[in-house]
Amino acid sequence: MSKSNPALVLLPDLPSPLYARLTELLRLRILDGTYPPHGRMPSESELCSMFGVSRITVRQALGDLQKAGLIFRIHGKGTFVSRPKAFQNVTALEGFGEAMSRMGYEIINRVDYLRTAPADARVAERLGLVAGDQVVEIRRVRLLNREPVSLELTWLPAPLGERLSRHELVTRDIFLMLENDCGVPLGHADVAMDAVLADEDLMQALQIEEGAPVMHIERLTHAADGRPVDYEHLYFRGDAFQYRLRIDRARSAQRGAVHE
Amino acid sequence: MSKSNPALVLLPDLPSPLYARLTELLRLRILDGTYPPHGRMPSESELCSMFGVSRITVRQALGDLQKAGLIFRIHGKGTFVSRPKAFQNVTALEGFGEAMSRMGYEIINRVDYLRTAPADARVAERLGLVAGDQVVEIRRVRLLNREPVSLELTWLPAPLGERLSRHELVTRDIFLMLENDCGVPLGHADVAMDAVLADEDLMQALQIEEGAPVMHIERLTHAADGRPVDYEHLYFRGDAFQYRLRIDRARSAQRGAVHE
DNA sequence: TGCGCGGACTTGTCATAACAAGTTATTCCA
DNA sequence: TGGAATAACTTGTTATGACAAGTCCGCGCA
Repeated sequence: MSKSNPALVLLPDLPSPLYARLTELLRLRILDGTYPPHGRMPSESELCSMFGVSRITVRQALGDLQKAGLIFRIHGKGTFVSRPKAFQNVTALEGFGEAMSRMGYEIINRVDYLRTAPADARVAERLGLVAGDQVVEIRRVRLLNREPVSLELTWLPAPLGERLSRHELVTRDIFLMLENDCGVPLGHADVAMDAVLADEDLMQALQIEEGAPVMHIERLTHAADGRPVDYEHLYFRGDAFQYRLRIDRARSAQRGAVHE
Repeated sequence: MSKSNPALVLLPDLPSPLYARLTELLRLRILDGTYPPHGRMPSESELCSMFGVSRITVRQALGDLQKAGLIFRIHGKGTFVSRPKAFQNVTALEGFGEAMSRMGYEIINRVDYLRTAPADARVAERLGLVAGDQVVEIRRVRLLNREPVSLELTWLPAPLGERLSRHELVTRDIFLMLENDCGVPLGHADVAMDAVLADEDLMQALQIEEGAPVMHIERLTHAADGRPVDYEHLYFRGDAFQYRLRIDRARSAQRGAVHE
């Protein structure tokens, strides 16, 4: 060993365990494209000599990256970078950004518009308003690694929606803004999902082929007191996204909510 | 210490890796109450000498149990059995038939096959088996008003699956059969969904155009004791189905099995 | 030409060893 | 008696070494 290797520094400022620093370094290289999706990572023994650490350390770092879903390993072949198949856990009602940042991905939102307009019949009905009442409409495209992942259309009652700033919308989840900035604790959401084909608009927004499969999610989020506060239509690229949840079998009460 | 230990056998019939056998043995002891909830497990070095294995093996087994949520570790203190989770139930885990019959629809299942075969790697992994273990494979097409709605591929461990009768599968949910006929209370399910395009097989099974959008759901259902019992791939016609849920925002989600 | 068998890779498993770091209880000194 | 040092635990990190098992490619034999 005794490499005198330049890369050996491994973010020396951190006092944290060696494998954690290696994990971070590799995560960065994956996210910045040094190790591209579906590409092969250096083998374990290569990483050992690259960074002057033992194989057990390399394996712990790789194990963490695997748990996080960034890489997968094939016995006898090698270690490979996963295609960024973002997944969102629905069980804990959370926003897209919340879910992604937990994985170490950085999300940017392109805000196409943020405007106040009269509600149409469907939106009014969902939000418990009268058609024609003012609502705030938001259209955002969410980018993961500079690639569009989802198109999100959001409607909020005007008094609430007008407290959201366009600037904040670029980086933050509406969920977090509602809870932290507006003081609206969230309660539950009703969610419906189906698969649709991309139309002209989706095709352009998500940069996919016309006719590509898209997962459509309609979500009506309620405040803790039961008032509907956030009505959304989300369109996720089918090839880049998975929705994950954990469902507990209802033993007792409250089994509604499925298939109304 | 050394050997000559009776417990050293560690389920010797299994050829599987040592740490996996140790994991299973410890899991059983936790479930049967040998190590009660909140109780302290033997220390790592005690486990080493108990079973005559190295600490690296013990740690790998404990790590797996920790990932599964059965234990938690406190640096400097020891390893403890998690309290059995307090479900704060989110959505009803129910079968397709259950859901539909509540809506007043009648469901018929066409059973394409029901057979016993060796598990491939993925199925084995999900069900906690070894590749090559016998599993029961079921392929059904569910018909609503004589129109195909979904294609369902199901795998169950052979001892369990062989207790399902082909005749019953035509009208009843596997969920109900497991609970009522096999005495296997169900716990939770992990679910992942995405949108895909129909391939040749799906096209024929669901009588749709090639390239039509299909919602793909992968569901791994666990018994109440946590053992995986039912692994499924469900393909729903995008134009005929919606999956609906109600999600509650988790306030005090269980991060690491708590220790108030 | 085709097929099988090695050899050279890869990741997976396991042992031994050592030290770091957190927790707890005891001991010893002021 | 009060409090700090300490010993004796615990889990966490890391190195070295070895062999097993899966994959792939090419060589040689039929």
